[in-house]
Amino acid sequence: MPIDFANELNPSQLEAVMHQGSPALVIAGAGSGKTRTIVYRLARLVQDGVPPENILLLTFTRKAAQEMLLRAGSILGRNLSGTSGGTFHSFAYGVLRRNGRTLGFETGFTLMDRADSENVVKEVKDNLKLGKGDRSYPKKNTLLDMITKSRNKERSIDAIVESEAYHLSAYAEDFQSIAGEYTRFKQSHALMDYDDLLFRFEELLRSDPSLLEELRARYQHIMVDEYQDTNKVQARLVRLLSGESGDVVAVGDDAQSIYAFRGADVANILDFPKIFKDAKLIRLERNYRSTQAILNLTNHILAGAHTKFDKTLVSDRDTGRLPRIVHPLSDQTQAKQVVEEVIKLAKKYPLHDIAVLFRAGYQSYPLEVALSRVGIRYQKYGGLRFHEAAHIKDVLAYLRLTHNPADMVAWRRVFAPIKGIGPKTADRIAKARLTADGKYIAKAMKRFPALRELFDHLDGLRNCSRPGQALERINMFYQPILAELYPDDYPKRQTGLDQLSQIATNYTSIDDFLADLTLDGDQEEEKRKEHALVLSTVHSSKGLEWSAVLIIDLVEDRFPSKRALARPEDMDEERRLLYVACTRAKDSLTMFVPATIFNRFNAVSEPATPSPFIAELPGDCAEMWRETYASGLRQETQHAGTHASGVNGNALPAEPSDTLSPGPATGTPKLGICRHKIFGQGKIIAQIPPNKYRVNFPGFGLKVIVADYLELL
DNA sequence: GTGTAATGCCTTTTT
DNA sequence: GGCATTACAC
Repeated sequence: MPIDFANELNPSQLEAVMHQGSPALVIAGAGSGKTRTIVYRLARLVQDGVPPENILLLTFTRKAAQEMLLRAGSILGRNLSGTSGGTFHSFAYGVLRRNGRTLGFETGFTLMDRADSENVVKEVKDNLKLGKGDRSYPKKNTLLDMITKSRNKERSIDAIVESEAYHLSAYAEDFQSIAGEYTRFKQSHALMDYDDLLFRFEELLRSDPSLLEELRARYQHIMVDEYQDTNKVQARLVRLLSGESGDVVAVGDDAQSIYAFRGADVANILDFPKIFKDAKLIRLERNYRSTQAILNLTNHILAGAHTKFDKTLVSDRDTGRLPRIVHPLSDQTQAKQVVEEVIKLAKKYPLHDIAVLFRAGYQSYPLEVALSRVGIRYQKYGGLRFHEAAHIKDVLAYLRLTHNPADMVAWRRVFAPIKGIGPKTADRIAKARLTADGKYIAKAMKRFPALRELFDHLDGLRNCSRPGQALERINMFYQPILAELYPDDYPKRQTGLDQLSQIATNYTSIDDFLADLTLDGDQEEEKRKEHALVLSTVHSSKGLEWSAVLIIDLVEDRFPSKRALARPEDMDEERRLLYVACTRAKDSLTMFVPATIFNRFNAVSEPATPSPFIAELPGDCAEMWRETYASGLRQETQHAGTHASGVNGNALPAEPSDTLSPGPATGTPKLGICRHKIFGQGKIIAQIPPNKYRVNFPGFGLKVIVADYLELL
């Protein structure tokens, strides 16, 4: 039975769904039925006779792709499994694996996750003898950050250091050489990191025209979701695959761009019509998700942006209840109040339809304790992942070695539990293994009997072709090691390993299994728990929606995160992040602004300033509640922020030239460098009316300083 | 070279 | 609560 598209969709959605044969850009506001549009277009293509295998659907997470294909399939009443769908990274991985030889990986390659990459960077740094004895030398995390930022943004390391970490400029040269060595290490050990997947994929397409032709012939219809969060390579990849006038539909929302930190470039959306010939522009502006009361607030948040968005969402729904801004006395009592609020909400909505959102993973810890205490089940998105746990990585190391004997990262791991073998000896043995230096190996096995067992074990594994079977054997071998390594909680870790074995049985290829774990984090997450409250970072909440949303820790330094504010533009990204958070809510939105924050650095509760995004909101768009010392909540009768007077929803200073120009503000030239008597030279991040500046001082961090004390340079 | 204990430092977001 | 470094004993 044919689908009645005109009846199921609004005119703009219909236009997007019916579009075919040339490039199109769909600007889809939050909650405007973006997913629905993609799903229906998939269904429409297939209904019109397009074979599913000619469609490529690129999304931000693999879960999103799977869900869309599933929905399209159920509308059509047929299976769309032939469709290629996934993230840029997973798609690239698949092609690279089939064509690795072209790039010089004769026997394939191993994909590294973040932790692996960091370890390699650290090793490279040590080998170069950099930073010896320097306590304040940048950590491996920072080192890798600089390297991947430089790659993703396609700017030199020097440029990155200068614009967003200039307090590290003394190390810029080191970064350069570490980056060079890192690249060589990866190549010589058949390793790839996330960035390599994209860049080497591009390299492959450019160096192998016949492969490119083949892919183009196959993927005649391409759809890209979350286009605002693509970076430069990704945009080039789309263009390579589709051609300038191919059938490519990009969907995105410039107001929801929240991945600039990893090189996402809003310019991709803005330039789409320039790059793709005769691109059609379609706008989806009607919001089907949130109540008007919620949208009023989110529109205010967006209005304060320095980069202007010509976007005012209008709801298709009732006015609804006003959002609430709650001021607990501390972040400890905040947890208690969130729990109480959740209990109230749970009478109206199922638990999995309620979410608590926060800027960074660690911010939910106090809440997690409080939830456990009262016995509310929860599931957490973002933050630490299943496969990042040490014991999981240990077990996977054995598996990796069966396919890539050059994988030094894995060798280190499997040697570590053997007493007497430290990093040096480990390296030596691994090298001897590679160069077939039998003498050294024999000597080593004599000295460390456990080594023979290990090698026998690894040899045994190479006969297993199925990952499930291999993991069974590994678990047996690893069992005693686990108990010794983690005496406190090894039973709990054991269940994690059992889960891993379970997941592994779904795979027939070890390579695929390993890659999927690093590319997609949690398979475990698939079985999304029914009846469990959702805790999520805002980033991980992208694309999702809940009836009730609670946002915590809306105070200066946490949201906006002080770590994120290296450049003036970053403030706007934090703002968009809050916009994304608020627009997740369908019916109920509650925001928490604790008066004090516990600082684990000195174990003291410190006073906190409300987030500027909250302080600037006009009083009529939210109810204000305050925790009293009697530990109850009291609603404030007067209008919201007294400090918001005169701000009118726009905290940023009137900068005449910028307010007029649409599109991204060009570098905000008026916010420059300044000097302070005590803190020295610093970079001005924002102006705070009437007479203050927010300044980033290297070594001292962000400060809000009265203009009189600053010397502008 | 390795293992252990003590110290000082910082804790964003994700493929 | 983790990470990197240092000091010290084997």
